[in-house]
Order: sequence, then C-alpha cells, then structure tokens
Amino acid sequence: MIRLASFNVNSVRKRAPHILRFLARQQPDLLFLQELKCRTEEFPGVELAASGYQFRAVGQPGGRNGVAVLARIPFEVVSEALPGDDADSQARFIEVKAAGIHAAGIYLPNGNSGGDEGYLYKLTWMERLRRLAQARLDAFTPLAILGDFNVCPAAQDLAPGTLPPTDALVRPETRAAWRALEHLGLTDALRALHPLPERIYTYWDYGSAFERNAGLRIDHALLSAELAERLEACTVDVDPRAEEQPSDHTPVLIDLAD
DNA sequence: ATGACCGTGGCACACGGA
Repeated sequence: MIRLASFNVNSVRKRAPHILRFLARQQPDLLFLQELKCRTEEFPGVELAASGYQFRAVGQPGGRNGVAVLARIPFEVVSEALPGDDADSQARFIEVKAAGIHAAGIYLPNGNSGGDEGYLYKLTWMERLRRLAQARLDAFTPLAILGDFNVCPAAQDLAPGTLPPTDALVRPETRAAWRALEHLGLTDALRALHPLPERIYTYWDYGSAFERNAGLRIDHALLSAELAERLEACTVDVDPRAEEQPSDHTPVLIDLAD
C-alpha cells in the first residue's frame, strides 16, 4: 500500500510542529505541502527531515505561494513548474515520480484577487493543468494530482451561505474547468468513496467557522483510471485543524493498493 | 441580523487568502 497526502499549511515555518505530528500519526509515503510562504532556502527542511523524510521545496520571494514534497520513499523530481507559461513565476506546482507513479502537488490560484486578470490567470492555469494531465494520460502514465485546487466542485462542497455565487471558488466557469479535468478520465478520489450527499470539508476560515462547521471542500486528489482502481481509502484528517495555531486547511489522504 | 482571522513584509498597514 502507498499513502499520499496533501496539506495546505498556510506558512510552513509556522506549521512545522503540526506537520511533524501529522507525519508521525499518519506516516504518508508522500506528503505535498502548499502555501509555504517562504523562499526555497528558508524551508525548514532540517527540522522536517529529522522525522526521516527527504524533501524538495519550491518557494518564492515575497511571502506567497510555495509548494513542497516530503517523502519517506525514493523519488525523483519531474518538474517544478506547470508548463504553458514562461512568464509564470509563481511557485504552485511540483511533480515527482515515485513507486512507479507520477504525483503532482498543486496550489491552484484562488482567483478572487487581481480583478478580471486574476480570475483569468486561474482559468488559464486550470487549462494548463488539463493539458499536462492529458499528456500524462496519453502516455499511459499513472497520475495522481493532489493539492489545494481552490474549487468547490458541487453545491454540497461548501456550507450554505459560506461564499457568494460570484466567488472564484464556485463560479460556473471554475466548475466547468474542474469538470474538464474529470472528463479526461480523472477520478475525484474522495467522492469515489464518499459520494454525495455526504458533506466533507477540508477548509474552515479562521474565527468560528470550524466550530460551526462552516467549511469548504477545496483540497482534492484526482486519480487516473489505474490508480482509481487501486484506491482503498480517501480520508480528511480533521485533527490538525483542531490544534493550537492551526492552518485554516486540514490534510487529505489517499491509500492505494500495491 | 451581522461580524468575527491570520501570515507576510516590515514596523503601519496593505494585501492575499477563500
């Protein structure tokens, strides 16, 4: 069995203790992190490597974005940038090869800032991701995409009244771009095992949202067909969200049979 | 009925987040 996980940590330097506790408890083979909010050289790799994990971080200046992978199995980095835009300097993508599969960790643009241009960047990014997935599927490469997609795929993926219908996380164009990914043949791992109308969230705003369960499901795992057939479990671990000084997100995990 | 926070850079508060 191989276990993959994704965790938007909202500053990796603030959340190193939470990450270490998560690793000790769940022992994922690969853990993808999003929103490092630090430069590559500021990644607390020494601290995290003490748990026996190797790592690769992709940070950027300015305290925004940033993705990383932690691994307790051998891996090689395939790419540190999503193809399709030479001008894209935002650290939002890492793809690795491990245990015979390709796994991508993504931090998809939120799309609510920067006006029309910001939202177009999100939609363009989603189309670039679709093309990358298409290329992997065309080559019969087993593919898993995990991360913060910043998309609520369906109405049941957000608590009523949490977001206005104009929000970039729920706009019809956003959901259409998500469906375009699914229509490639990718499976939404959580919904494959926990179909609607079960309500499961991965994000709660700071304040009282967690205690009211006013959440969103925006962290996902998409699987190519051969990996979907191996899917044994997909869970959201809510424990880190209940800890002191938590991230506003909590991890998603998938277990794949050998 | 409504609002409620947090992290970063940098040292006041704007900006992004979702």
